[in-house]
Amino acid sequence: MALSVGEHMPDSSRADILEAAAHCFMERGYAATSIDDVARRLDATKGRIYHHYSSKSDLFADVFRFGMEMNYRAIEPLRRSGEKAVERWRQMALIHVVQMITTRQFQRVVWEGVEMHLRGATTPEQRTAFAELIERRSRYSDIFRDLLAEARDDGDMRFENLGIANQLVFITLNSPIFWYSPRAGETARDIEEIGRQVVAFALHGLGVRKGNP
Amino acid sequence: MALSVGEHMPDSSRADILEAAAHCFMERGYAATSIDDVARRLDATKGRIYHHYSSKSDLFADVFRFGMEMNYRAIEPLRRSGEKAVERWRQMALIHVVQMITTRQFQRVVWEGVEMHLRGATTPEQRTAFAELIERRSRYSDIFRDLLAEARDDGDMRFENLGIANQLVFITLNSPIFWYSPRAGETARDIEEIGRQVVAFALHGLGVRKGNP
DNA sequence: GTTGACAACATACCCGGTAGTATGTTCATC
DNA sequence: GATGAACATACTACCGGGTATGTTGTCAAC
Repeated sequence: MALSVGEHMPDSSRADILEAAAHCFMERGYAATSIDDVARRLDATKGRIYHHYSSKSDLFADVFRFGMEMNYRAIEPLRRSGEKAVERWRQMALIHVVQMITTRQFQRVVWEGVEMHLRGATTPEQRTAFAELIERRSRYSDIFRDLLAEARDDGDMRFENLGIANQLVFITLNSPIFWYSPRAGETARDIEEIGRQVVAFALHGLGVRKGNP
Repeated sequence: MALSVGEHMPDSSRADILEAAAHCFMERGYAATSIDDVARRLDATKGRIYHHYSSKSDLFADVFRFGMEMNYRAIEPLRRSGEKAVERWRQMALIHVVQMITTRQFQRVVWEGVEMHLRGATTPEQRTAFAELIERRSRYSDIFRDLLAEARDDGDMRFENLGIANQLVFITLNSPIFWYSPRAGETARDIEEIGRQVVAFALHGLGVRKGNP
């Protein structure tokens, strides 16, 4: 239910399928999730799913795409703020972490999708279908990476190897998809507080002096 | 082949099976790996594997166990050095990261095993078999966690929530299992250098002042 | 207000792959 | 030369992806 996205949303039936699929893929992983599992969660049958998606990997890819687009839309407003690179990075990182927490089901699918691609555990047809998604994911990652390089040139960050630093930071920011679990009565401020600590850890790791405002 | 562990090693036939299984599980994940895949990598058939292991999950559990025991043995010599907590943590963290790189196949299985347990995606019988492994894994993690707490009490580290800090640090130290890929002609010193940068990132994230010696 | 057409599913079925088993086969060791 | 370990071979049972076909509601045209 409650996909907190009005615009850019496909019809509600597909949305329900996406949500259910994301949950199942999150809980059991791609390979261990059957189409019947997803259908069962919808109180429906395979017929409904195969009416909208041509294959299991097609469904997975759509969950992947949707999760990623949510991230793009979340950080979009911040990309052209006049701030310095380090500050833009901080703001975007915080938004990103909050996204990881609030849309956890989808983000784990994104993660597994990247993993599947890196491992090459896909059929040739799937690889071409995935290629554009992976490409788009890489460009998303580049946004953060470029800011890191810029911030270092500004003298606001100090680290050695850019590639390694970017990997470490990215996994740090994504890590809530693994260890976060929702608490009863948790507010948006609580989540933002967690995000603040994650970003603070990353910033210190990147050699940024001052704490968070 | 080349399991760089002499002692504590089961007979060589089982060792080859473990190694092959670790590779397959790393490349495709547990669910997507078939027993025939493992057998194929051994130039053998299922018969060989089922002669030594009673089930697929049993094999997986043994890879899990073996990978974890390697970690225990690696850090064991450092546990009772006279150093301060922050210094012991640094040394153990470095060893741990190097372990993640050099025994990557096994460590990814350990990771997936923990994941499977957290997701609850196991049958009741498997859960009890896994329980002791997970427990042992938790105690391994506690070693690092306790050192974090001690180092903070010493005034050598500064962070807010211990649980969050530990999660962030642990995923940072484990992250090479995801992004590291071996380069041709890479030496042990190269790997240690990578480890140094990972640990440096984590230490800074934990609010430790001085750089690495 | 009936019919026809189509979307949105459900039902029933097929079939390949895979975990696990049952049964050889070989070789060493006593 | 008998016995058992260490496999290979052959087979079964079942699950799950995909398909083919039926069913229901809606909406437009006449």
